[in-house]
Amino acid sequence: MQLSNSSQYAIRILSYMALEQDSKLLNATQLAATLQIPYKFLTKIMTEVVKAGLVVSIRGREGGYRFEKPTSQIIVSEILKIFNDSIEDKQCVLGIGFCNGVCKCALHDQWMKPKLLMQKMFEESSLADIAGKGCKQ
Amino acid sequence: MQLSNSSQYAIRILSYMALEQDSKLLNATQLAATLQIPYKFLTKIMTEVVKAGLVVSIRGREGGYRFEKPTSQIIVSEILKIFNDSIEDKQCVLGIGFCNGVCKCALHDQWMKPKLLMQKMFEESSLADIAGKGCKQ
DNA sequence: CATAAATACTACTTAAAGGTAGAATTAAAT
DNA sequence: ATTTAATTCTACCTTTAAGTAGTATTTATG
Repeated sequence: MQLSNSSQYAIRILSYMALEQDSKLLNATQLAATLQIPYKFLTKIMTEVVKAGLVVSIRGREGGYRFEKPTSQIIVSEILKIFNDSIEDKQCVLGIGFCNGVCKCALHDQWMKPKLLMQKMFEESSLADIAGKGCKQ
Repeated sequence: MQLSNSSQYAIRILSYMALEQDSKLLNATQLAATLQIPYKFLTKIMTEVVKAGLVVSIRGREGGYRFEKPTSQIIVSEILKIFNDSIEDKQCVLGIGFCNGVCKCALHDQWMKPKLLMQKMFEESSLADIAGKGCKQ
């Protein structure tokens, strides 16, 4: 499954933003302090999120980040894709054991069942779905 | 979940050994060739597996590796522990969101269910269980 | 004993992820 | 216009996993 730190941080940041935001801008300094993420690393992550079009950034004084489309339309798996944490791969636990293109490794079925559940979770959860479910940061 | 290459290789090696072995020794050269694992890396991994007591090694000419206890008594999770791929952690997808010691992160329940299935799989599968289920290498 | 074939040990190299630093750019406010 | 507070860009540093190299040690066999 292999979620990178960047992906995890991005999910935290965006789900927090989805919870807080009333179309007001949230800036990197506040986000970093609130979420306990190193400021410089957060800005690096957010720059990629902006490039991917999930949020827009307003530069300059009084700037920050904001969603432009409803958070119900932002799916968690889109966030993972930004950081190449691809979820769709069919690879199995041992990464081997292909017979005629079909994995037959020893643990295949038992491994793939929970893995597919995780994939489903990421592909069917929007930011709106998950915002507010956790602790207030 | 984070299975390291070493863990994956170790599972492959040991499940292959469980399948092949009639109390005969299997040596690193053969194993590396058969399983397509770099020889030097395989010996490094096997040295740790030996230290952990899962197999015994016979040094010198005609040496090799061999199980001493039945493969039904070697559990997959023991292999993972050798390489610090701990499976028991209660950590959730976002690695945060503890309220009174209980994780309440946004994706907690949906994440933990498949994760627990994977943990169960590793803790309840022995080498005997999985040997022979995959393709012949 | 000498040799050959095996594992074990120590140290190094490489590649990728995680994270940091500093300067450049932007734009509101005064 | 200047200042200030924000994002963005480029480049670097650090840590860890993955893999390699070479030598030492062990032991059956002739």
